Amino acid sequence: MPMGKVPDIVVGRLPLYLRTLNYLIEEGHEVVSSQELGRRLGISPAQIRKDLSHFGEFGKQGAGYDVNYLRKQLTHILHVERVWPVALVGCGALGHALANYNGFLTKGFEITLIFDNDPAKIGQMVAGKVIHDVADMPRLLCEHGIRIAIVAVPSSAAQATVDILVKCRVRAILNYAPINISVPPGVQVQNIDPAVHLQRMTYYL
Amino acid sequence: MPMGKVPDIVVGRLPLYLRTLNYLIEEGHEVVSSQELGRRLGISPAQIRKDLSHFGEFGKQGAGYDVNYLRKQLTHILHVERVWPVALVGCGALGHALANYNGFLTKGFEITLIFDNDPAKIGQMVAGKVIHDVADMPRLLCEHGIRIAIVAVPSSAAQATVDILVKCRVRAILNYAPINISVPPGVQVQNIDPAVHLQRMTYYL
DNA sequence: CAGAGTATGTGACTGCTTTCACAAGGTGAC
DNA sequence: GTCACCTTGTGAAAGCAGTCACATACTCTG
Repeated sequence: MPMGKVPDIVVGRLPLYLRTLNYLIEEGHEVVSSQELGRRLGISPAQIRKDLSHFGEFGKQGAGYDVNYLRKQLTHILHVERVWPVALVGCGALGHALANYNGFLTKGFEITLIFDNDPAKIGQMVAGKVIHDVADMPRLLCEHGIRIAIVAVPSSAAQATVDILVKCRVRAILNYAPINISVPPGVQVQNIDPAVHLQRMTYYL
Repeated sequence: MPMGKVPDIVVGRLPLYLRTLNYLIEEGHEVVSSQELGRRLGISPAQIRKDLSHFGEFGKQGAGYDVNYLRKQLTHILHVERVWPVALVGCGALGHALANYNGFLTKGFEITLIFDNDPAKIGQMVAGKVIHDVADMPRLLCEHGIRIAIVAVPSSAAQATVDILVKCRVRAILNYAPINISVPPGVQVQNIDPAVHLQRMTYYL
């Protein structure tokens, strides 16, 4: 198991492999080849084998990969054997949808804290959880040992929100605000902006 | 203006440049250097200059880039001078949030058609638009000349939905279903799966 | 158990992306 | 006008990522 410095681009593909393995299990497959996995993902078999070889030798020559075993290994590598508690900041339409999304739990995440700054919303229930005041973020994030947060606030509030999160030792941020946020080294950020994704495609139209 | 074959990875950064330029205009800046732009985006100045050089010479030595002019050029390159009509398929919690998102219009998009397969929803209004039956998709997509669609249906329905869209000449798909969809060559796909984005970060935790 | 078929893991290679470094040219102070 | 200072655009170089091709080894049939 080499496992030295793995390129980020490789890490980024692991969740896709894991997701596909879960579907394979649902479909009753017990074994899968890099070819079949690649076909489903639109990725070359060689690339999948190389990616996985960064972490160990999970396959069997002549047969392929044991689906359950590989799933377990990837789950371990990505640290999603456990379920991470996640804070959701901003409970507008998007925050609402995220709070009610039931796909998180089986993937290793659970939204356990929800925040908003609208007095009309604070105290209300969403997806079985109370909406807390953003003013209480520092205390509650610490108490719950939160390391992962989802930001679904307006652009104008995003950087300030992120600054608080970082100060409270959050280390991974999924940012839905359509603006670039800056964080200190060691804090991971992933951005989701539908307009950016769409514009990337209109270039080719 | 060379403009031969531009790497996709370069195209993917253009919307980020454009987004940042819009904020710069709001803030009243008339000129920006590659250095300042890079600082805001976490990208090296050299990379920004090289990216832009694929499309022409937009800057002035000693000064930088005229913000308005560069914005106009990028808008042109990305084909978002016009507003594209977009179809939204699936009007659950997420679809609802997307239909009500008011950030699309200024970025070159407008959700003009909404579809769902739930008889209880068909005919209802969302964000000022009627929810249509997915059975009417072929007819309505053609009538409106739709080329772009957002898929927000359950995973189990995603591939079938995409197949219909492709048949109706949709050429760009923003897929929110947490599953890999396959499309013929020439059709663009962008995937958004929050769990995948989160798992990419937990590797580092 | 032999042999045809199949699939992995990996070094070498190819091609793509990013960074570097600098000539060319614009700016602004005085 | 001159000079010190900036900033762009771009070849060259360096660094990364993806593909190829094959040795190795397992499977399955008969």
